[in-house]
Amino acid sequence: MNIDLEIFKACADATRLRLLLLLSERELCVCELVEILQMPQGKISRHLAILRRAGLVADRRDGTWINYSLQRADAPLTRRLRAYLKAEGRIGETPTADLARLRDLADCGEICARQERLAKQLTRQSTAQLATV
Amino acid sequence: MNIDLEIFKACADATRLRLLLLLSERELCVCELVEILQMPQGKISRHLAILRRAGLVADRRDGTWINYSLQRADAPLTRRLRAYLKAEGRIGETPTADLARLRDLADCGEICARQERLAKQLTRQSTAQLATV
DNA sequence: TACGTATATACGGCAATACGTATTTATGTA
DNA sequence: TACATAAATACGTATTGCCGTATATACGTA
Repeated sequence: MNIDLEIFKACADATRLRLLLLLSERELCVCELVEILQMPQGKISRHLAILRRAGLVADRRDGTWINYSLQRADAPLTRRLRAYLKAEGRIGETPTADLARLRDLADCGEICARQERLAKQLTRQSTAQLATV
Repeated sequence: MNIDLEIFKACADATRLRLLLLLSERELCVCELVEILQMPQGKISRHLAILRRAGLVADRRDGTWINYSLQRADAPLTRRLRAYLKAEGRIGETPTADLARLRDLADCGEICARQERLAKQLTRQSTAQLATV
């Protein structure tokens, strides 16, 4: 199948467009996307796999977490898609609400898994530092 | 449904991408597209209807013929799509073959309905002119 | 009005896809 | 090792979408 066709197919779904927009903001792990979109984890993972196979997103493991981000330096159409996401992708009701949720998540350490993780890492680091002192 | 989602869905099909590419070259009537893509007329019309509902193409009636062309001055995503078609859309085996067929059609008056029609129009005009002389 | 040509659309079958649910896999920690 | 968390995947079902075929519609012409 044509590579561009696969990209268009990957974009032809409401959930996947929402995922792409969120990832155009910054790298996010699966559980954060689950939290923002309020959807079952399996569903999110399935859609992320489709985006990954189309070359639109990349995954990076960090312990038990897997972080997803927009794939860089790829097909011309992928670059055009990124430009669209940045420029007009956030226009509309759903994108606005999703981005608001993303910001709420960042502001609320108790709900945000990423914050918890960062906090843990920092605790570990300071513990280690204390031990070396 | 989101307008952008409808556009992506419209592009998520091999036949419709081929139609869009051909129409990015110039205005074409249904029977010319049928001739180039070698597909049943009903199938072509169905796909054109989907593209039209998504706001990607416009139709213009000219007698019994209906000419399709890329829709102008529309949603931002539509403009980006047009830029893509012009820039990278014609890369690849299928697009190249389709454009070649389009050119063959233009060169061969006996096969090309458009040529026949234009010929008829010219004949009528000259007949009318002769009558007025 | 009758007929021919060009195009659009309705209908049923079939394949692709999305979904909910449950399970499996991978990693970190006690 | 046992357990907990995060993520991926398998399975059956429901929905969507494409297709071939046939038919309907619109227009031009005799």
